[in-house]
Amino acid sequence: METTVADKRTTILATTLDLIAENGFHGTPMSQVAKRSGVSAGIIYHYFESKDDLIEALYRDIKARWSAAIMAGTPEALPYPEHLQQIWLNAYRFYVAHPQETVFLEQYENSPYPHDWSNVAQDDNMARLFALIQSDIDAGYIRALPLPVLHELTLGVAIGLAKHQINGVLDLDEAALEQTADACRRAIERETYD
Amino acid sequence: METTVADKRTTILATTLDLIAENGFHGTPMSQVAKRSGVSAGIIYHYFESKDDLIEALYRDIKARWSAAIMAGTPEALPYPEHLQQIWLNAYRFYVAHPQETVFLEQYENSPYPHDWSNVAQDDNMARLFALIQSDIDAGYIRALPLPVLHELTLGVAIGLAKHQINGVLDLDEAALEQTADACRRAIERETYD
DNA sequence: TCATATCGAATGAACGTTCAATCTAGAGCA
DNA sequence: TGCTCTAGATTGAACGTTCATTCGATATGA
Repeated sequence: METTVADKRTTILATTLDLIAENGFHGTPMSQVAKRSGVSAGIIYHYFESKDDLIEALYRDIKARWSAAIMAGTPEALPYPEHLQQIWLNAYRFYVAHPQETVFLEQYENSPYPHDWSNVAQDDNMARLFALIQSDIDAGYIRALPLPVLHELTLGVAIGLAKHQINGVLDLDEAALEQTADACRRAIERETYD
Repeated sequence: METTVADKRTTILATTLDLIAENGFHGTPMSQVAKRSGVSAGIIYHYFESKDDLIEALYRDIKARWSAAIMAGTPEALPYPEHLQQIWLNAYRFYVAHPQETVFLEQYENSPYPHDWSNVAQDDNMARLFALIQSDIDAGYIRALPLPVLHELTLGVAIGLAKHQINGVLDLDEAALEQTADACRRAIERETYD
């Protein structure tokens, strides 16, 4: 990488993502991150306190890009069923278009690393998402289920499917995709006769 | 552990599960497995070829107990909506009742370990599950979606919820549970007007 | 007596991290 | 412009530790 000074940190982060997505946290020695980034091992410690710090920084970085992606296109401007569909498809497409990020996120969130959920709560895009969901609950469109339940029935499904797609055991075309997004809507929607 | 000869292998597996659920694969040195099992480090290599082999054996063991648990109670004997509900609740309860196994499974399946899906296909209980689902599709009860999609919309949701419950950020009572199981059914069910 | 089980110290490789030395670019100045 | 000075950037060899695995010695039981 012939990148110049300012983005050396960025280069290191990108390389780390590459390597971890392929070999996992512990299959990714700092020495390899250095070599593949075209820098010395020592300099990494100029930008990051430790390997854990590097990984955590990468997690925050990806999570921020993810939340921006799922709330892209101002879904708030769309009416009820469509804005949820929009967000769901945004999420699914982010995962499929960013397999390395997806693999990394899943590995991180299922590892015994300490998670700091306070960051998530402070993310602006997450706040927009929560507000939108709350308004759909208040309007009686979707069921008043706990947030984690709503999440698993919708975005949780999206990442699960994306993982299958990344592993090559599944290939949804546009129609099947929208049908599945629809299935998620149906799972959380209030029935009119109820 | 004062267990006698025959189940020394079993003791090692159980200890490994304990430690990995708490500290992860790489926070669990063989020396610690040995000490906590009350055996020498060397003997582990009498029962397992390597650390990877030990972990894979543990995975297969847990997966077999899992598939037996979800197909417990002969769900085939129940009519359509109930047998799915039965299986879903079986899965959810297995996860919640076995947090260590759940954490291990998720860690393993999201790690870069090579997965051998051929084992899953040869599992009798899995075969029963697949047959049951196929018959529900043929009967027109549920949509003819690809298996991974059906999985994510149902059992995938169950494990996601169980993880939240294990982390203490969610506590579903019996009513909420059945409501959620119902939401999963609704997601994959064919609509009558269709 | 022999095969199997068990021990635990020893081995050697891999890894995260440190640090003294070197380089670089820009500011200050004449 | 040309020179010096300095702070930050960068290097990579070295350090100390941890860990998976080995193996010769010993115990056990049939």
